[in-house]
Amino acid sequence: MVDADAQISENVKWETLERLYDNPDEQISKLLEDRPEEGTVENEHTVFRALANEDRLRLLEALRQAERCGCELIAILDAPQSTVATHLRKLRKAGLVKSRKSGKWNYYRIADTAVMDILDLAASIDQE
Amino acid sequence: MVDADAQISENVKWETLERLYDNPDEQISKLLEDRPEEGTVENEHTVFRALANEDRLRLLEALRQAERCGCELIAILDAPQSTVATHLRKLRKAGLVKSRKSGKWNYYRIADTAVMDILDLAASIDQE
DNA sequence: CTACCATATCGCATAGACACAATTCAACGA
DNA sequence: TCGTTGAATTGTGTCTATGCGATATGGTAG
Repeated sequence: MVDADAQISENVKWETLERLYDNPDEQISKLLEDRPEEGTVENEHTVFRALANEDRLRLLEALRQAERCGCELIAILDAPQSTVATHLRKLRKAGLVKSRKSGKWNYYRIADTAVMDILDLAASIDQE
Repeated sequence: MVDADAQISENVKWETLERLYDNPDEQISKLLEDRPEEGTVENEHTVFRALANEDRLRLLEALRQAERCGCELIAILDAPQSTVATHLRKLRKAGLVKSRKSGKWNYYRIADTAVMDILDLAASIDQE
């Protein structure tokens, strides 16, 4: 409980929670304990940052139909090569896309069906 | 085909695709046709932008356990009220969270089980 | 080995996201 | 009705992401 006290900064309006709960300290330390493991949020954060860009979403939509080489992806986005390459790197580092080199071409594909599931679920959410 | 030509800017290295395909025009217009519907990518984009922030991910992790009022969420993030409110607005506009007013308190909850599914899938992706 | 080509990386200018203080708004209680 | 309180909004300085030209890299063909 002393620990919980120490962790609570001036941001928290203590009186508010005191009014809300019978036993504020206990409740607060419970709130703080239930936090997800360190790695989880970080992992999700990387994935969602990679997904939070229209060009990259278009790349993934193109890749869900078939494996494609870099030059096709340039045509699909109609963007300069360096731009497309940067997007692909970000997707690869986030684990959303895998690549395979064959001769001087690089072929890209979606890394896992989980990626398509995420896209479908996101598309299904009603905004506002 | 004339249309396809018109849509292809100088970014695309035509010779590359010519070497890749027997019938480049047809292939390219096929690539451009297969694009997803307008709204889809935009919708996904809004959702992922809302998810691409550690604080907001922590809020969602907190809400998956229970509906919570604003002041509890301030305690969980340990951030100023205005910061938390801004995050919650973004989550609400993206359709990830719903809110309910009861007296002078506002209670927040996850809008749909799809949101939890998205979080789980994202956490399951192996990075790099 | 040389010329060429598909990609990857770097560097910088710009656009966008973020944190947070200050203010406004809305609902309750005295 | 007035003061108080939880929450929403606004304004601004700061930090991060993005686009893309320029350049580097690694493979291929001749």
